[in-house]
Amino acid sequence: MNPQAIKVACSNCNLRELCMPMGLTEQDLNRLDDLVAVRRKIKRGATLFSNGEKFSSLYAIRTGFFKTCLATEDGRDQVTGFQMAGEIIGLDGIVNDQHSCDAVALEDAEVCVMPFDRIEEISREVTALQHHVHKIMSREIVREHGVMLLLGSMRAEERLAAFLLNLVQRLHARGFSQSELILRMTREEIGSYLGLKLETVSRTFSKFVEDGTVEVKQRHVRILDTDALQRLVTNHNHCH
Amino acid sequence: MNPQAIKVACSNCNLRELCMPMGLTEQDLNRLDDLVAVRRKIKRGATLFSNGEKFSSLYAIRTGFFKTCLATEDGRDQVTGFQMAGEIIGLDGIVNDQHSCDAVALEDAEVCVMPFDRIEEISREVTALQHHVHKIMSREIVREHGVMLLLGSMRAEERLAAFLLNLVQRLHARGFSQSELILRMTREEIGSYLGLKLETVSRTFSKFVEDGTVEVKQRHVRILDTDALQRLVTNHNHCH
DNA sequence: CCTGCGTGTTGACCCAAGTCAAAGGGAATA
DNA sequence: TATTCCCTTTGACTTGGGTCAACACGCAGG
Repeated sequence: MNPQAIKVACSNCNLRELCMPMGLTEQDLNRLDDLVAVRRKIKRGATLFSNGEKFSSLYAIRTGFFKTCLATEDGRDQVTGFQMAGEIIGLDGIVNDQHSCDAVALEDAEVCVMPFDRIEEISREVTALQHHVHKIMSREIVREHGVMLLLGSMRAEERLAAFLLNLVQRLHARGFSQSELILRMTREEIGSYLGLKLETVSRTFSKFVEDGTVEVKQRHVRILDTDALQRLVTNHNHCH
Repeated sequence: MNPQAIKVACSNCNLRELCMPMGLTEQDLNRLDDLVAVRRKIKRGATLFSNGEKFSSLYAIRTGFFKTCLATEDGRDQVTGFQMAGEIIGLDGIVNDQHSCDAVALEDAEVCVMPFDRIEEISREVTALQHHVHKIMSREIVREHGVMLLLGSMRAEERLAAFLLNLVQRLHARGFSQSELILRMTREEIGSYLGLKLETVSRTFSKFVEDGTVEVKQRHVRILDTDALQRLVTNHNHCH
């Protein structure tokens, strides 16, 4: 089936409250339905866009899970984020009209393709959308501030605790469990995101298990003591 | 003198090409002059805005030098960036209608106050401004990706080299020397930004001096071998 | 069923950077 | 000119996490 043929409507999408501004008039809602040109399916392991590619659209994730990463010439890469349903990716491409990182699907995924010129056009008319776009970009900036804090000043345990709490919190906001989650990424990808080596990630998981803070079976994680994790993250004054 | 009384005009500001979109019509330019409500002077050490404060405006730096930092409850803080003339700060405040970090002047400074609702209003009419705002936010996102790479995967020497190169490059774009600069921040602030302790920053500077890569006299730094620094940053494959 | 490969775990060892402590240097104030 | 405060440098020691290496697990394909 030709993807162009899929008729798409934000107005009755169950993720609308995550992607879109709230409290719109009927008329504005209809206007917004023009935002999404088409949907696109991405197989696990495939890239949605990659570094250097021409930028034309933002993508709203409908289903699936992505990582974005920065590849350096010397073969290593830094994972800059993990994105799930209802989140927007591609914002990095706006400045230079080309993407500056790779977005890779960590499981089969589907995204709504929103041509950026159309976003700009409609935001000129629908104030709520304009403000929403600004908020989404600002949110990304603030999120990255948090990652900088993590990378700049936390120790391995604190980083992993913050990571797990952030993941469950976002999953919970999507109706999943507050305490159970399935990691879609490898230890190496977690490590890259947290500025740690995969062995350290593995060891830290083991430590949490010993402490009775979490249960880990492969990529299945169950959080037994959320407060303990929270304490690790907030009380990071090394108790001296 | 009441700051409200200063009449401000972007149209003949020498920093216009840094803050503002290019290639505007006469008419659009006039429209843009309504952007800046007022200018504000900030003494060295004073804060332009701080965490939790209500967000209302973005600020374009006219003169001076700022740091933005995230303070944690336990008394430490992570410097998230250093900003100089022509750069825009305050973007973090848009999401939650309140600032999420502190902006502190590292030398006496003056900023143009741009009420955000006015920015949104004018961008609805002046497409170039709309796009410009998007670019500025996207640029900040990309910059932070770079910092994440630095914090997540570089060693002390590489971090400091990247930091110095970034600073001179930005200063050079403002007409200053490519090889000489005066640091406006302490070793501790550099360390906080780079995820290092001040002693490590100091030692790394000393190492660069030994290697003949830079000259350091207090906060005055002269880069003797830009390529050596560049090689540190790009060839960070630990040669194994 | 076996085999192989990607992924994950664990151990032993090492090193870059953190910690603690002391002393030196500049700039501002009295 | 002396005093003070802050910033910076340097040394000695410690340590968290990286590195290297071996092995275990589980799924996919033959």
